Amino acid sequence: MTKILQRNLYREVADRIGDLIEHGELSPGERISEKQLCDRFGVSRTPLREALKVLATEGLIELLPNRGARVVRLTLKNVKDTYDLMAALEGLSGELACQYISDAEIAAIRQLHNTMLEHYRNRDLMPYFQVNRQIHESILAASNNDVLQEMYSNLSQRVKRVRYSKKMTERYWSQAVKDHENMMAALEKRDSQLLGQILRDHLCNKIEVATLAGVIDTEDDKNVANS
Amino acid sequence: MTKILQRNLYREVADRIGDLIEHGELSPGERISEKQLCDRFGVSRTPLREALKVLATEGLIELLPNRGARVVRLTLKNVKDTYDLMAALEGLSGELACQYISDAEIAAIRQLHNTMLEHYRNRDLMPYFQVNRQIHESILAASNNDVLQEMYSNLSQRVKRVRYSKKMTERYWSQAVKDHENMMAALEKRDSQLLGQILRDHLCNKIEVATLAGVIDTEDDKNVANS
DNA sequence: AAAAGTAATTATGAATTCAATATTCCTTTG
DNA sequence: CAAAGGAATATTGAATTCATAATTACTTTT
Repeated sequence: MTKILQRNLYREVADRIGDLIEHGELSPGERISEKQLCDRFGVSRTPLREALKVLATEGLIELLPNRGARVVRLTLKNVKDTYDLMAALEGLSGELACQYISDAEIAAIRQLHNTMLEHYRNRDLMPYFQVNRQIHESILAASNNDVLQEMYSNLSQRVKRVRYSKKMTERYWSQAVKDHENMMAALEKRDSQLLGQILRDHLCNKIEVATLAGVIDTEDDKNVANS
Repeated sequence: MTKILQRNLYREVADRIGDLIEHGELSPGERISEKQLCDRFGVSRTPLREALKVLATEGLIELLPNRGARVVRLTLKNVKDTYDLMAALEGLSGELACQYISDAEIAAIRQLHNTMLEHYRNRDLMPYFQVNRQIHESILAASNNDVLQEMYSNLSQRVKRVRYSKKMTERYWSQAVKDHENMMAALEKRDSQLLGQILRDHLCNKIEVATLAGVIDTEDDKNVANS
């Protein structure tokens, strides 16, 4: 089964607007001008408006009837809600992975785990994050649940733009590594319940929420008209 | 055929197509003709096509480039994946609800619970299901997590059309009621972990999957062109 | 008659046009 | 001078039109 790869204009446009949002070129709460984006992408309003509708469904922007679209403002609560959800999904992915994962796949994850430990020992933050992500993605993939993966990916997309502000204190970092040690052990024992539990409680998300408390704009509206 | 003349035409159209799918007026795998639906709803292709894009994003239909749209065929695996996910989300809703729910809300759910027991004793299946659903919805609402509720509602939408075939054996039914007794107890103690666990393991979903094993079309394609 | 090729038809993808609603800017009035 | 009112402008919502790809129907050939 090969995935159908869709090369529709509206999808292309939606992805590129998504990128703009992710990289902050479109600010939270900022009104999105159709014409401006049409000029920028060199497309007509039809596919652009389709893209906006899709992005609204995906939760990245919101549409105000007769008043255009704007980038969703991420409140602290919003991000917290999303992370809570992602943690639950990771928990499920762990439970399922234990049921379906092959020895080879476990070995591959063990490999990644060891690499990650190496980065931790060297305090190489970025490589650490990268391998860390790969581990979580591998477990997610091993869950063998397409709907789960789709949903996780959507949630991940929504909060991607705040991930830039990720900071890591030594204390949290060492705890996260300990979590990962336990994860590996549970996975290699294929202890479904345990891995699920660990992943649900895994600090990663909560750290970020804590860190973000000061980062995210809460109430202030500059270019936002209330509805 | 009632002509639609409301604001946010695409949303209206999307909802109505959703209804058609839910009630089986558009069959799984059936190709969706734009013109036909345009005539039916009395709208032009622009809002209709926007609606299709939204429905595709919501997972109810799939778009084949240059070849139109068709209703997603629910495979057994697909439904199972979705239910696994919904169970995880219900678990989370239980955990969160314990943290945020008020005494009054608990009392209201206790009320519903008692009503449900009454329906169970009388073997009134439909009223039972209805109150049952209200209980789960109340807990979900008490979770105080908007993103969670949005996602749950989306998943629920996707599998709504197979719920018609719900059957209940006496054995499963009594077990489901026992689950609910435990749920109530955990909720009244505000035992977050326990309620979460119970809801994740709650039989309801698994029953349906088991029941559905014979109901859902698995492989047979009549009007479906492979890609 | 079956298969292959080609023209005719239909359906989809995208741009444009028309209609409505909102916004801006200017004038008027208290 | 501030607030209110009202054209003028800009923006969005939806229908229509144009372009292109897919499907069907019809030949032609073997």
